[in-house]
Amino acid sequence: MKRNSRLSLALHTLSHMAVDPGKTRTSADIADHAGTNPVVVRRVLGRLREAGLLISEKGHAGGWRLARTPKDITLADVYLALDERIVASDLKDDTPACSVEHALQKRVSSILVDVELSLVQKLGETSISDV
Amino acid sequence: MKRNSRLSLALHTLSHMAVDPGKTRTSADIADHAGTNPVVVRRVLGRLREAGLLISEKGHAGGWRLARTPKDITLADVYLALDERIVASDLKDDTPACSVEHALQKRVSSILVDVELSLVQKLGETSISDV
DNA sequence: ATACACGCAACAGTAATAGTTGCATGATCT
DNA sequence: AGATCATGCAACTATTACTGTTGCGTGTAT
Repeated sequence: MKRNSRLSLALHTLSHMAVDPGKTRTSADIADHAGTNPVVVRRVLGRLREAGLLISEKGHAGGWRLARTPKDITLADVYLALDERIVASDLKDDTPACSVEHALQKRVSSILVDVELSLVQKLGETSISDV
Repeated sequence: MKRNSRLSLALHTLSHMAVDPGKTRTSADIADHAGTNPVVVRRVLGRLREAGLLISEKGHAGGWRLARTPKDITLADVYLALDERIVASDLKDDTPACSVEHALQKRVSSILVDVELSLVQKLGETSISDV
């Protein structure tokens, strides 16, 4: 699997769940289908559970299923749940020793924040049922 | 130094050059000032040179200086020169085995491309002389 | 009681980047 | 010409983040 592919894995899983909601899937099944490891699946889906998008159940007939109807889960929900800021500011918490530098960094940061917001807004316009 | 801080280093250096263009600086000086290594500086600034933003000269009075007036170097120029796609699509070249997944991935990719374009456009509105 | 599935912690493998060293090349100054 | 200074480049190490893996504990249904 590629690097930082949590979003891929999440979308992959959710898109299938959206087709047949209510069905419960095990980490092992999902991992097989996604070509990865059950533990990795739990790590990623665990974040989605914390965000209230998924429900996981232990025990015999346990596994994963959607916590809401597919129509009410947007791409923004997924993106934010994974806490990946694709538009990541490396320079956010710099201590800008020089004032000249400070000004530019602040300008860039502000642009990045804007772009991030617009990204989330656009992602919010699509739900995982839009297939 | 932090990870993937090429943009930081580039902005740092350029912002100082913008204040006093024409002045030639050595990698060693720049590295001292930025708290890093001369070779790292050459690696990063080398990209800016390839993009036509900087000029480097060997020899006794050699070093680095701007290739154009600061007003004509935008943040977008720097960003593109470094070939960093902050809005990086991990899933761009996926082979989506499943059609359901394919649809979602395409949707996300298209949004990311849009956002990337808008980022570059916004960066293009500020030059390194805007301090 | 047993089987099954998640939760969690610890560790190994991998990839990208920063940092470092050494040497070659080219330009300037004496 | 020779010494000096600065970049160019290649190879190596160190660090960091992430994925992949193993083992064990916990909870639930049969």
